[in-house]
Amino acid sequence: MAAPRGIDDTLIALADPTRRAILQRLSRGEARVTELAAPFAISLNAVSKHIRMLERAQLVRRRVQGREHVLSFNPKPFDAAAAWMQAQRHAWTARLDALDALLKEEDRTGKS
Amino acid sequence: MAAPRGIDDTLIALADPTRRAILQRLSRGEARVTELAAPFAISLNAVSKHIRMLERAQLVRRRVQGREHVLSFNPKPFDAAAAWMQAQRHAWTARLDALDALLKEEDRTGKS
DNA sequence: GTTATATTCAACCTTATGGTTGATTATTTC
DNA sequence: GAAATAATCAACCATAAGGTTGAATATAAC
Repeated sequence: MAAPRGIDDTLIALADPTRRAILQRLSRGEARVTELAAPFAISLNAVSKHIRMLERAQLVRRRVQGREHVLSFNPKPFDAAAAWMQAQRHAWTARLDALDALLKEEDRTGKS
Repeated sequence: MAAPRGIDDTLIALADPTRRAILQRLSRGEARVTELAAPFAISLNAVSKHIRMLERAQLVRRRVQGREHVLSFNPKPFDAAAAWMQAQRHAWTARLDALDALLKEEDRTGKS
């Protein structure tokens, strides 16, 4: 139930459409920085910074090959965040349902 | 598969331990601002700001009752974000597994 | 060896976060 | 009505995000 270590970085990394698109691309296989930047209207430098944030969250790994940097997707932190959210969703929904039932019961039995 | 509208705000709101703790508290039932602020070492004003961000993400609803503001948890955006992550997790993991299999197959058949 | 390519570094700008303190507003309570 | 309480507003500060342009670095290609 405790939030996974590093979930702040993971969620911040995912909270940006450019970075989500980069991950989407990387889920189809490795890519170099220039390839990743191609679809976007922003500068290469901006993409480079996004990649650095994804690396900080360990969602992306870098392999330097000569002058090229090859990026790949690491799903571990993503899975951990997804699992935490799923668990939380169940726990919180259960509590809200219980509260709901309690209120309805009090209403039925005429308690104030 | 498309990311739900407002997911940026949802994930940003969730990417802070104080705000996660506030939601945790609210999952146990409504509370006023002062009550929510009590467990934290930060100022009431800081908590007020966190609540505003949770409201912006529509994770929290406010009901003004005289001088008291009663906050409640709205699970909808949370559920939407959790569902998106779950779907993405499956899609991306499937792709990575397929890539893996492909690489192994190429290796087995001796292709370069 | 000179030129082109891939990428980062450095500096800068604007806006947002997360926090503070002090003042203001609105409501209770006495 | 005066005093206490609940909460926001306003101004400020430091740091980070997201973007830019221009310079530096390292490798590849000719």
